[in-house]
Amino acid sequence: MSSLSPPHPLPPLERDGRERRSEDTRRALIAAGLDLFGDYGIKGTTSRMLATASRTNVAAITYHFGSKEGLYLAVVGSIAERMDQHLLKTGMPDPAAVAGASLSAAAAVTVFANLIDHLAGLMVDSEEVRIWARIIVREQSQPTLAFETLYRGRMERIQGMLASLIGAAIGSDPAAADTKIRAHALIGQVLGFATSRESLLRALGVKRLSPTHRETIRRVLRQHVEACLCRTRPASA
Amino acid sequence: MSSLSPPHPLPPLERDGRERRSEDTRRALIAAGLDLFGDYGIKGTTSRMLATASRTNVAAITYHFGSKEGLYLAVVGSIAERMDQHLLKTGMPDPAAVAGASLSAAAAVTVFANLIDHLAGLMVDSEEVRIWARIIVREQSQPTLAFETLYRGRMERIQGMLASLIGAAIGSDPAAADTKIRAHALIGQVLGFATSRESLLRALGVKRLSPTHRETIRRVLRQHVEACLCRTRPASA
DNA sequence: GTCTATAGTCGGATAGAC
DNA sequence: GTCTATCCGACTATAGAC
Repeated sequence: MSSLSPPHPLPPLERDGRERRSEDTRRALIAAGLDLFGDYGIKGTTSRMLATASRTNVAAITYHFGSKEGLYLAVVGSIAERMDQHLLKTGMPDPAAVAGASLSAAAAVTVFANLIDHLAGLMVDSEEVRIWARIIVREQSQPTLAFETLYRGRMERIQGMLASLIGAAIGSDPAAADTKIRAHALIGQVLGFATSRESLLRALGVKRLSPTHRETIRRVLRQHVEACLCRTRPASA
Repeated sequence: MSSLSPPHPLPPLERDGRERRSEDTRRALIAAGLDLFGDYGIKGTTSRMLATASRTNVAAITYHFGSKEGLYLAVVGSIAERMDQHLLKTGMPDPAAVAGASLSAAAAVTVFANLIDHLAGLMVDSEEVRIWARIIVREQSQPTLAFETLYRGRMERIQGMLASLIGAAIGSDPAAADTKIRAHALIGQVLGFATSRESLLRALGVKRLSPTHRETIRRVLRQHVEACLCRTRPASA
C-alpha cells in the first residue's frame, strides 16, 4: 500500500454521489429561499414552506445552514456572488481608474449612460434580478447583518463608479456629497422600476410589461441620464 | 319626562369618557401598527408587540379591529387619509384640469418641479412619511388588499398629474405609455431617497442626513427634473 | 371597553431511525 | 445525508371577570 494514499479512501463513486446529493440539497434550499424570503420576509417564511418548496425537509435547513437565519445569509451570499458576475459583465472598471484617467465629459456621459442602460436592462428584463430586488428592498428599509454583504464592494462599487463618472461629466468632486446625491438620484430612477413595479403596472393598465414597454423604459432612462448630466444648472425652457 | 329623551340616556360625562377612551385605544393601536408593520411586516409583527407598544392588550386588537389583519387595513387607511391631507396641501389641482387648461411648457415645468420639490421635502424631512414609506414599499413588492386603498385616487392621482404636466412640458400625450414611464422615472428619483436610504447613508458615510444634505437633495432633484423636461432628445455634451 | 387567563394552532429545532 | 416524529415555545384569538 502506497503511503501517499489516504488510509481509508471512500469509493469515488459513492463519495461523489453523497457530495453531489448534499450540494443539490443546499442549492434547492437556497433557490427556495430566494423566492420565499423575498416574498414573505425572514419571519414570514416558515421552515415548512422552505422544505416543501425545495422538496426537502425541515431538518435539512438546520443540518446544512445551522438555522433558518443561516439559510437566509446563504441566500444573500448567493445574490452577492451573482451580482459580482453581473458586475464583471458590465465591464465596469475600477472607480479609481476612472478617477485617474481624465475622461472627457462626453465620454463620461456615454459610459454612464451605458452603465445605467445595462442596469436598467437587468432590472426590467431579468426575472432573477427582480427576485433579488425584493430581498434588497427589505434590507434597505430594515437592514440585517446581510446588508453588509450586499453593500460592501458591490452597491458601494456601483455608487463609487457613478460618482466618478458624474465628476468627469460635470466637473465636480466625486467625493462630494452633492455628487454622491446626484448618483443616488440617477440610480433611483432605475431602481424605481423594480421597487415601484406595482404602481407602474397599474398606471399602464397592464399585468406585465411588454417588450415595447421595456424598450421605452430603457430609452427614457438613457435620455434622462443624458439630460441630467449635460445640463447641471437649472434653466427655464 | 319628555318623550324626546331616549329611555335610558347615559350620563353625558360617562358616555364621552367611554367613547374617548375607546377612540384613544384605537388611535394607540394604529400608531403602534404604523411603526411595527413598517418594520416587521404583517406576519413579523405579533399581537403582543402591538399590545406592548400601544400600552393596551392583545384582546383590544380583536375587539376594535376584528383581527391583526383588520388593524393593518386600518393602519393603511390612516396613511391614505394623511396622504389626502398632504395632497391637498400641495395645492395639486385635478389632473383633468391641467389637461384642459393649455399650460405653457415652461409653466408646466415649473409646476412639476414644485410638486416634486414638495414630495421630496416630505420624503427627506418628514419622519411621518418615512414611516409610511416602509409600509408602501412592502405593498409595492407584495401587494395585499390594502394596495388598492393606497393606489386609487392617491398614487393614481399623483401619477396622472405628473403625466399631464409632462404632456404639457414636452408636448406628448399624457395617456401614452412613454409619458407614464417618464413620470414613473422622475418620481422614482424622489422615492429612491426613501427606499434606498440605507445605501445613501453609507455612501455619504453618515448615520443621518444633515440639513445641508437635505437641501442638496432638493436642489439636485429640481435640477434633474428641469433638465429631463427641457431636453427630451438625447444630445452629446 | 378593558384585561387576564387560556384554548388551540403553528412555529423552529432536534433526536434517532434509516 | 436524509427524514419522520416530536418537543417546546410563541403565536392569535377568545371567554369571561371586572
